[in-house]
Amino acid sequence: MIEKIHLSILREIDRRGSLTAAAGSLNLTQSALSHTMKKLERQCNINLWLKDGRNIRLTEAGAYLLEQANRLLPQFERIDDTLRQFANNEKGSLRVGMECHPCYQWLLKVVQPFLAQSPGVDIDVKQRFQFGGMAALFNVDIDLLITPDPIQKERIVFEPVFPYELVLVVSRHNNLNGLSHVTPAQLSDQVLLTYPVETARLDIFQQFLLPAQCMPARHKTLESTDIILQMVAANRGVAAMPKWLALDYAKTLPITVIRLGDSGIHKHIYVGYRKQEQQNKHIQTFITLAKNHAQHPD
Amino acid sequence: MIEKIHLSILREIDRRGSLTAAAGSLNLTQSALSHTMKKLERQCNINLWLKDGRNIRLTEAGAYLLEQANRLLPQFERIDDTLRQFANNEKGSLRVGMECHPCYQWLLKVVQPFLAQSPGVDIDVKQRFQFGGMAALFNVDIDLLITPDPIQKERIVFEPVFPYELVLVVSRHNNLNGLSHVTPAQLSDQVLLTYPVETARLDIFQQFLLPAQCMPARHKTLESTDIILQMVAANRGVAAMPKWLALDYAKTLPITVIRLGDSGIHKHIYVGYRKQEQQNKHIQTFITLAKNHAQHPD
DNA sequence: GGCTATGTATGAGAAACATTCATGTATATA
DNA sequence: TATATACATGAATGTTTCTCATACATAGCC
Repeated sequence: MIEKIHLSILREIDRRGSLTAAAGSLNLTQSALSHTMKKLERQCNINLWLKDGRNIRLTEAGAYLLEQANRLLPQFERIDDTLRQFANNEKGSLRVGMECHPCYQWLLKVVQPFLAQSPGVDIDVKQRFQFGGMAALFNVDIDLLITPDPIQKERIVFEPVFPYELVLVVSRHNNLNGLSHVTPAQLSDQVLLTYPVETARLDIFQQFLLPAQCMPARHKTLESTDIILQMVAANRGVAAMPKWLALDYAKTLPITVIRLGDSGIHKHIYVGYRKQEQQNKHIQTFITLAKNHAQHPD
Repeated sequence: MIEKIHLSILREIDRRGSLTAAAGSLNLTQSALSHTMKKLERQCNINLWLKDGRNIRLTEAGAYLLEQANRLLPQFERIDDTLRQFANNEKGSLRVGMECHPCYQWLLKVVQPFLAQSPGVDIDVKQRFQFGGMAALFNVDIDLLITPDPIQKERIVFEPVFPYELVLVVSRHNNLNGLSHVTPAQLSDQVLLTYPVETARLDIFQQFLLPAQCMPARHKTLESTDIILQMVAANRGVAAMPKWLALDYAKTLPITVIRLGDSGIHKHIYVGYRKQEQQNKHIQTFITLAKNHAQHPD
């Protein structure tokens, strides 16, 4: 059976003009090449070349094989090259799952330096999961899960990368505006705007309203952060958002932030990945950049 | 560096679903595959798969390599196949040189059964040579030389394959018509038609006219056998041709043949090839068919 | 024509490599 | 919890490949 070495030898003979010269290029002896090719010739019952004086001249079969060598060997070289890129982490892709709506804004700020630092690595972002982010991570549909609510689970590692405070965002014209903090009861006559997910996954309910057995006057859901904050700005409701995000919007919208409760609700964004891939450099790069960004937000 | 075996192993793992199963198909042990691939991984500093439970799951690099395997391995199989065809003489080509104009008709009758017998073998016929047929044979521009005038030369073998008599072809209305043989002097008042080659290469001159110090009344050259014999039929001249060829044309043209001299000029068509290629089955097949045809002309 | 330089072929032994065996570790399954 | 299954790994083995030494053939040169 034809092996790569046979193709290499033939190509080198063609390039250098003789077995002896080819042996030099290949860091082998003339004898080695001769033996190797003779063995192939015996196996295939074929002549690849005939001695022509003291040189060799390819037979038809030999010429055919040389053609194939010139076609196939560059493909092998290409593969070696690409593999080197993989090894140097110059190539790959990272499928990032998001389970936290406002994190999207934050993600964009991490993705940018990541892409700049790893030009060969693509990032896919997924936000919809058939069975939730954890399942997606487990089933290798994603490589990274960004979530504020890590679930302790074997073979999955979560790392906190970004601490943030969940705050209430209100319009400058809202009656709560100016307070240093709010109590759950103070939301009873407010319209609460949230993303359209189960209340079980909304911290404002789980950690603030429900423990105090309070409820907002109304609960409306909206798909996008932009729209929610536009509505807040128009004093059509209040919303719970990461403080850094709200402050960002506050630069352009007439909104302010208020602490939730005495000491505030403090959370982290976590990045989760399969324990198995602890060595994965893209993942580690991502996490490093994420933590970096947390310390030097722009 | 990536070798064929790595691609084979990856493909088999993909097909069979596990290292162990793949080892079975490849007639190796699970251990062998594991070692082989681990070595590659070390060399390239890359992971091709990760253990996922008790099975393995390809990494991105592994998946990439599998893709390449599915692309390249069939090409190797194709090469093995083609090489087998070369070995079985089901593939190849034979470049035939012709130094003898009338032989062309004869060649066609040998080529036909050859092509039928060796469907994978192509025949190229060359009739013009920069430095003559022998040089072409020597320089490997052709593999076979068909000539009535072999030249003894080292490393070239000539075999007679077809005996024939050179005869004079005349019109039924020619004054020589009906003679049992002609003398050189009898051509002195005839127009001689020949192919346009040096007289040194024309047997009618070399072996018949010149030894008797005779010349025809006129000497005209024409490119093709057909035209020469048409001219002869129209009694515009006479020509020297192989008897078998002339008789063939005599079926449809008003021409007859006359022996040249008392005992006639007897020649052979020879097939020459490089001694080196004595083992070449296409050449031997060709010669066998040629001799065969000589004994059973149709 | 003989001589030398150059190139390929080949047998025997040495070196390198791949393979197996035995065993370890991890995981799924009953 | 026990058992079966799958991959990993170290040591020993077996096979292949390589080198060395040498033979053989040819080209080029005096």
